[in-house]
Amino acid sequence: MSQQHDFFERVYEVVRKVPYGKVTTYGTIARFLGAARSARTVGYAMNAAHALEDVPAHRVVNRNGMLTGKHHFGGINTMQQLLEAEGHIIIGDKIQDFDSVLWSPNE
DNA sequence: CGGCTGACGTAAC
DNA sequence: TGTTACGCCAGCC
Repeated sequence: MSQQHDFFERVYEVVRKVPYGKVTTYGTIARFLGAARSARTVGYAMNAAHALEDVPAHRVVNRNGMLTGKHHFGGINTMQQLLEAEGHIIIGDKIQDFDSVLWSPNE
């Protein structure tokens, strides 16, 4: 595999690996890519990722499990509905039992 | 080349 | 416990 991937593409690759029913955080992805302080940049990359159907951006939330980027899905409830469809419980724009559904790109 | 922005994170109050 | 301020890094104007 070519490692010529851009920072954005690297983020996409990780997000694409997120299994069904699981979620991850921007900081986790950033740290996995070696840019622990670039969590913001990861979120910025996701802004362009939502255009790609291959990237389940709805499975990426902030460190608190909050759906901070839900308004970027076109609909305010789009992200929440997608997560609920995967079996997640969303209350107050926050994923319940977030620690149990959290997935790490390590495996 | 310089400055602004942003789907975050951590620290401080 | 909730809110505010700052830092960090990559992309874009």
